[in-house]
Parts: sequence; C-alpha cells; structure tokens
Amino acid sequence: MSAYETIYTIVRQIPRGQVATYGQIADLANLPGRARFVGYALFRVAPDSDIPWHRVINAKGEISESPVRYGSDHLQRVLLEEEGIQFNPQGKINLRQYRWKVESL
DNA sequence: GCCATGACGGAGC
DNA sequence: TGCTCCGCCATGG
Repeated sequence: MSAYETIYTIVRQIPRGQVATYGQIADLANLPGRARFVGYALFRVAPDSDIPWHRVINAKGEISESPVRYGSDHLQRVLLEEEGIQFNPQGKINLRQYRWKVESL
C-alpha cells in the first residue's frame, strides 16, 4: 500500500464530529515529521472523493488558508459546523474537545 | 536534473 | 502570546 493510500484510509476513519491534525495523520501513516506530505496528498484528492478532508486541520486547531484553495476553506468550516463542531470567535477549534482519539492501528 | 514552492510542525526568541 | 526560522520531501517548470 502506498503512503497516499495509507493517508486516505486513515482520514476515512475519522469519526463524524471529530477532527485530526496533519501531524497526527502523518504519524498514523508512519510518516513522522511529514505533515506537509499529508496536506499535499489531501489537496490532490479532495475535489472528487469520498474522503472527509474537511476533518483534517493544522496543529493550531485552525483551518489552513491558502491562495490555492480560493474559497474551499470556508466550505470546510461549514461542513464542520454541520457535524456539531463549534468554532471560537477567532475561527479556531478546541482540539482538546474534538481531537480524534485513536484507539487502534 | 536542478530549483522553487507548499492544506505543516515544532523549537527558539 | 505571537512571530520567525528550519527541516522534510513530492511535484511542477
């Protein structure tokens, strides 16, 4: 299984109403320190896939904004709110409350 | 084949 | 608390 497929498989396992960080996904995919790789992988597959990419955020608990995303970051926030995840006035998520707790690999 | 870049993370100041 | 710098490596020109 390629590293990409491993990443996708892990992201698909994130429960509804919870989130995971790029670093966390990278660690689970046996790619420690390669959080950027995770972001890159998700960007390539997001538009037309069944992967819940919106449940993956950065270590600060924020939705990563980037010029290449145009407005999809706003969509991500909407999707998360639909799942019951609340945002701070600063647009941040309380990771202590919503972070995905992995029980098995 | 080399160079610049990027959905990031963590340490340092 | 917040900003800056460095490491990491696949991808595109």
